[in-house]
Amino acid sequence: MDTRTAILEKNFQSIRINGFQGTRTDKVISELGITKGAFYHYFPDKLSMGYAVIDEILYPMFVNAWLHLENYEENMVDALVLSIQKVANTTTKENIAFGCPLNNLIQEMSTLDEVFRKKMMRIIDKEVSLITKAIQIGQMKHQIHEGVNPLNLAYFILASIEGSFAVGKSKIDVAVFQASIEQLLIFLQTLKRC
Amino acid sequence: MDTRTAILEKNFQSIRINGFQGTRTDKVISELGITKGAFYHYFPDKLSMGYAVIDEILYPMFVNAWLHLENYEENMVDALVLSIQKVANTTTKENIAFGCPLNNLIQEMSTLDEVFRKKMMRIIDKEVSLITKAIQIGQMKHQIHEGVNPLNLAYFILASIEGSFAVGKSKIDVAVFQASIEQLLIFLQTLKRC
DNA sequence: TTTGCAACATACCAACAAGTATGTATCTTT
DNA sequence: AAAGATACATACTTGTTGGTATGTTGCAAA
Repeated sequence: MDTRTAILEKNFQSIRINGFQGTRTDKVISELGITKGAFYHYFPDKLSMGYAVIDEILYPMFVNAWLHLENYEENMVDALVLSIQKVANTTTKENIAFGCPLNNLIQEMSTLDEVFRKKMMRIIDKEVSLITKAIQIGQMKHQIHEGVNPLNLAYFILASIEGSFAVGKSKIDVAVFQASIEQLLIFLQTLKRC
Repeated sequence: MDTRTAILEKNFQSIRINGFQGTRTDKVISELGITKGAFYHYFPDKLSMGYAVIDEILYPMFVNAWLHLENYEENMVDALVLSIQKVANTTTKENIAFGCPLNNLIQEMSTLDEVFRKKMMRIIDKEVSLITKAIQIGQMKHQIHEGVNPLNLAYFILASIEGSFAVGKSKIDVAVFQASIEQLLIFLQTLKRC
């Protein structure tokens, strides 16, 4: 792995644990066995490193989770359920304590730095867009009740997932996380038309 | 207002904006027109101030929102809906950018300080307990479908609310927050038995 | 082969920021 | 009214932390 990527990845790990403000660039660097020179060669300052973490790590991580919705052939509710289950399954008792890295950063940085907020909003917007389209297609195919508002439901799906991470994190208990996700899946099933 | 309460309230405001780590006790104190002596007279250190904010401000704030469920006579689904709407209505476009103060602190501090996490978990546990009991009573009164798991549904309700704050915060848009909450209320209606 | 630039390392600085040591005025108790 | 306790103010310390200035090595192009 090249140095720049190593710096990004290690800082991402630190951000998950300590937050962005709590992340000490010196400490992260020394853990990598390199020095300040390397860091400031690749990033003008700490903020820019944070921006790069969002654009280059978080964005693909979160958007990829919903990308396959675009070319799903069968029932769209099942497609959504599969995507959510995939997210849920990658969450183990080892990492539930860290919570959702996107939610963490949103809570911490949205009010402090507008660039941060916009970059994170861009991720949410892209996810919402993909989910909304999937719901609309499901409605066109008469798989999902016409009564549901695709956009609002998309927001709710994301909100429920983020929130499930939050309660799971507070209790350090994957079972709680999974139970909450399970309720979301039950709700989605009620939206099926046939 | 006595000095101790003033210190707590002002720090709570700062924590909402800057987080706990980002809160500068010096700055908060000078904004109050007092000095370090006052702060360290009432609190041994910064951490203890944070603990007091949770116990004395957040705990009552969040638990009170669900307390009236205990002596509600009519349909329990309606009682839950009312409680959620009350929370939603106190959230305006002025404060949506701050998000949910409990969620903020959970995300930031859970991995960093175990006392912090346990105190916040205590709030979640109390809320879950109140909501779970309400759902059980609703089931006993044949108002809510027997199929639903009271505990899991309680977690999901809290998760959805926390998550709705998160997406609303990322977009600084109460309409998004309310739309997400609305979906939760729609879901709750489907749980009614008659 | 020499010039130049990328990719780091080293040493240092200045601005915090939490916490402490100490002083003092007021209020309460005996 | 004397004595202690309460409720602060003032000044200082000390470790931290993001950032800078400068040096060095190695490779690649001309």
